[in-house]
Amino acid sequence: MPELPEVENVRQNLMELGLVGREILDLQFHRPDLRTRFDLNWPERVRGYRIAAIERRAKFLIFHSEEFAILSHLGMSGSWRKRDLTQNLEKHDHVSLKIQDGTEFVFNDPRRFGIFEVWENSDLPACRWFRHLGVEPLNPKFNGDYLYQISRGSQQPVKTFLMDQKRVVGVGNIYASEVLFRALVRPSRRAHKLTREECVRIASSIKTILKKAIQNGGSTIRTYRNSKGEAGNFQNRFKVYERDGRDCLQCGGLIRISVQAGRSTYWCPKCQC
DNA sequence: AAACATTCCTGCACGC
DNA sequence: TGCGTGCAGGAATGTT
Repeated sequence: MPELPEVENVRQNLMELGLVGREILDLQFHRPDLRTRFDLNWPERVRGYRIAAIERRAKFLIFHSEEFAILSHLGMSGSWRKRDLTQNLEKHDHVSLKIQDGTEFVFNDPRRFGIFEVWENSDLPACRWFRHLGVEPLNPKFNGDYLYQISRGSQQPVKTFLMDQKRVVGVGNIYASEVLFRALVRPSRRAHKLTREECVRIASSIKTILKKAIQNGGSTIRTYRNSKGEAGNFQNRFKVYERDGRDCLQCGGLIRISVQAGRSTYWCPKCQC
């Protein structure tokens, strides 16, 4: 998916495209479910309310209203776009959110790993998706000392550890490899054996890389598009991701690929100790 | 045609 | 033995 930088870009797009401040005229489903079932009472619940703000929490988008929140997760292949009603629906368009200005926002998701749900504001803090989430990586609270503390006692390889949303949110498979290369830490290192200095490098690399990726419109590996239909640019700045067999841009050695917890990891054996 | 940007759940191994 | 914990693997699915 869409990791944190891509979701953050979509959030900004949706604001620019005028979703905030508009009254919801209707909500329509074009199939019964995504990862979870749609509740057919939702359309009636949301009609007539105004979207007051759009927030990103981890890789979730939250459309806030006075009484409830609409949660959307892009999964591996989800996207939002604005559609004017003269255009036809497309394949894999699953949800339509009609708004005041006579257009609608459409959620499209070929692989259907995405989520679309409506939650009462009061239920939100305890909701299953948020209950176990770790700290936001761009929050000042997340730093090297914090990472050092939470990594004590975890035998997980550091790459798997960073991708665990219970520890720190938003870092997925692409950025985990890029972060560890920048921090000069080997992805297979056990979390509890990281030194404080390494944790400082990792935490600061997470912040730097996520911010740069946000600025560059996120990364498009194959399918990601923002809500204006544009691809990201950060894939052009990758140092290791999908660069296995090619020269390390730093030392000239060979970038390697391995598999951790079923996911591809890219790294430089010479630079990363 | 194997791999895939995500997350949740299951089941195994281990320790008390 | 039984429980809790931590971790790896599999599943959900369509596309290339």
